Amino acid sequence: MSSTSSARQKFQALPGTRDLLSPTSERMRALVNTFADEAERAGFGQIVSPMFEDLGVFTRLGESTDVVTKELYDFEDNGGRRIALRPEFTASVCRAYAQERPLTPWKAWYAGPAFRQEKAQKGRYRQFDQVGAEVIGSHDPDLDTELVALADRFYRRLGLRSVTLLLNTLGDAADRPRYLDALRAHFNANLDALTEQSRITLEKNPLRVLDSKRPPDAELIAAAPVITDFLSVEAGAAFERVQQGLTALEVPFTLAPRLVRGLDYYTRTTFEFAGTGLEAAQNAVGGGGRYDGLVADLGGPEDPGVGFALGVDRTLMACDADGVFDAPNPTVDVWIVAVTDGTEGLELAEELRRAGVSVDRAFDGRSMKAQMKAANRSGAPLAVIVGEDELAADSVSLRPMRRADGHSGSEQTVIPRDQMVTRVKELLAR
RNA sequence: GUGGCCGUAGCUCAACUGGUUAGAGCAUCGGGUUGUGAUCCCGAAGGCUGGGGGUUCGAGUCCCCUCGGUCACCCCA
Repeated sequence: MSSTSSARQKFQALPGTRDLLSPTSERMRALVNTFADEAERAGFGQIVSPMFEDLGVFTRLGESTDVVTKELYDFEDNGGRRIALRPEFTASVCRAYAQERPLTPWKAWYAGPAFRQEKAQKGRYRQFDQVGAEVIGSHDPDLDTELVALADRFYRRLGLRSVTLLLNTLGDAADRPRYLDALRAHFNANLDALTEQSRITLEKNPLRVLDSKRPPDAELIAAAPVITDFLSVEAGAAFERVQQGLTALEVPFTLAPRLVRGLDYYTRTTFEFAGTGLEAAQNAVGGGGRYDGLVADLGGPEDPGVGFALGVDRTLMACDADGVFDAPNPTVDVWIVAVTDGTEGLELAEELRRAGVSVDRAFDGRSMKAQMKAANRSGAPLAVIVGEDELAADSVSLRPMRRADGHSGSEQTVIPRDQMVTRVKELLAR
């Protein structure tokens, strides 16, 4: 498509990005507001961090994670800095912690877009939104429990039912090598039963082989050794504590001893929320866990962290599957019908808005009939009408609008114009 | 990134095996006399059939390229 052609180029949103228009955008905002409310009720404060960081902040996330090795949006800025758009929030939160050194335990929540260069499909966008919460500076496993409980409360408040919590632990850094050895031994002993993909993965990160959904691998994975047999006393006790806590709080969970997560930084508790009403490809609606070494990897102190992130779009998809958390339909309280050719519509609308009433109206000098239609369609419960008669008498007509089921409201009345605001407010209060 | 499927008015879809001015519903706009919505009636507008090229007397229908979407793999939120 040449820019010199006579027809102007028609642009569209890039693959994996989209526009969210009114009811959908408000639905998303409502979801974020709900999350913010739950998080702040639990003592979390919001962090707003940059959408791009030094590339190094993200490459610390792991050499065998696709998120950093092939999906990062990275570029060089004018000063030659290597920059990347955030593919997730945890690394930025840790970097911020190392930089700002807030009091511990530091509890932060966030909401916003993240970026990943993948081939897009439904529930999988290049720019996608997450909400999440992190706690840095404490080893207490009760924080793991609290975090999971926060997500659980959030889901409940949305009305979501078809989400299951999968729980696992990845042990401590010291436990990992022994488990990895056992995994390697197990898979290497049955190498020809593995798919080629998995053999490659095995070289890079044996843990990740557990993630394979390829049918031929299933049998071998099911027979693979389990991390819980390799836990240190401390890690084992912590995991035990988390399970007891969740049970006490009546947060249902399913132990998933072969659950591994996409990022390499996880230690100890890891969990994932699976939307049972969703296609397998996008059923991971959220996940998180401990990352006790990440802050130090980013040049900070040896402080531990826990957190989770939830995919906003996938959560909404799960809501749809449950027929829950509908999009709000925002309406205005008053619709102004002005058929004078003057500025009454403009002025009345402003007067009401300054008085705190939500108002809209028609433009382009449309007929009264057309304006009444628009008023009706808007869903506004009240129409303020001004025509030649009202104008001459310095008055306005107030017409209660009724929905489909007939006239159940009061009659239309004519009132002095200077009483409009008070009378409108009275009518709306009923 | 690899592969399969799909792409017709704003939206949801039609158009027999390629054949005359590509249709409908909903939505939009106007009208049904003199200033009043929802129902009803009438009418209008709206598409170079995603874009480009090719085959053919003739293409929305076939072929190629391209751009989107979608599904699977991969991966993940």
